[in-house]
Amino acid sequence: MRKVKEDAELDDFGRFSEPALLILVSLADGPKHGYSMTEDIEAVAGVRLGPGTLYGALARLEARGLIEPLKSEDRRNPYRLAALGERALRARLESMMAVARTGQRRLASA
Amino acid sequence: MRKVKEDAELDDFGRFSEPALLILVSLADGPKHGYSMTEDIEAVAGVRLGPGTLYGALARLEARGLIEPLKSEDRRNPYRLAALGERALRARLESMMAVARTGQRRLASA
DNA sequence: CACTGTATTACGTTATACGTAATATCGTTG
DNA sequence: CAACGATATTACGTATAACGTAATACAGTG
Repeated sequence: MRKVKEDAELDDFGRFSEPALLILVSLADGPKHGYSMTEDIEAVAGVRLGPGTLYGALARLEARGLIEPLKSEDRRNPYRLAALGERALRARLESMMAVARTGQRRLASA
Repeated sequence: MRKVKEDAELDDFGRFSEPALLILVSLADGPKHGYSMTEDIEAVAGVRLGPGTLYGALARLEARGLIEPLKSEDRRNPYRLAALGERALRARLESMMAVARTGQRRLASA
């Protein structure tokens, strides 16, 4: 993962990416194949996942039943969000929001 | 990292933890030493970081200048959020919120 | 027909997350 | 005062996810 444009100083905060989460968010919009997720994620999060990161994460998500492959046409491998993935995403987003809000509140009152 | 209670199904979503982020959020509340961060993080995020995870992440955050050690009293090693860490946290929380909101919007309209 | 964009596979490396165990001190309380 | 639980950290090993990079292939276009 690479920041698309950036502020090198903030950049080396280590791996936050969480490619898996970004993929699920991308698929929440509807079924997509790998490359189009890359573009969607870049638009949404300002981050471009490299092929190694993207396809690795896709394989793991599929193995865990969070996403499902659709019949591939051409050379594309489309996926959709599985029911389990939707539930997992929902839960994860909620706890993320809670943590983020706490963080922002704390920063504000400091 | 271990979820404190719960729903094993959603649990094996892989590593989302991002211990580093949780530590910064914890320190945004004021200086703390390792063990008290563990407790604060458990309260805030429902996640208990094991010692390996916690102290490993602390060492990396210090090496990157995101947190600063304070004079240790007793056997405790307190840290505070460095200026750089505060900026990094602010930026990160903002982009997290943006992604989370997008995800929730997409899930809602699906 | 070279070039750019689309799309994926393959492969190697490394950081980091995480488990577990060991160590040490302090404060209770039986 | 010994035993115990809570506090607090260090040390060590392992697994894997993230990531870079390169290779491959095909489609369309100038």
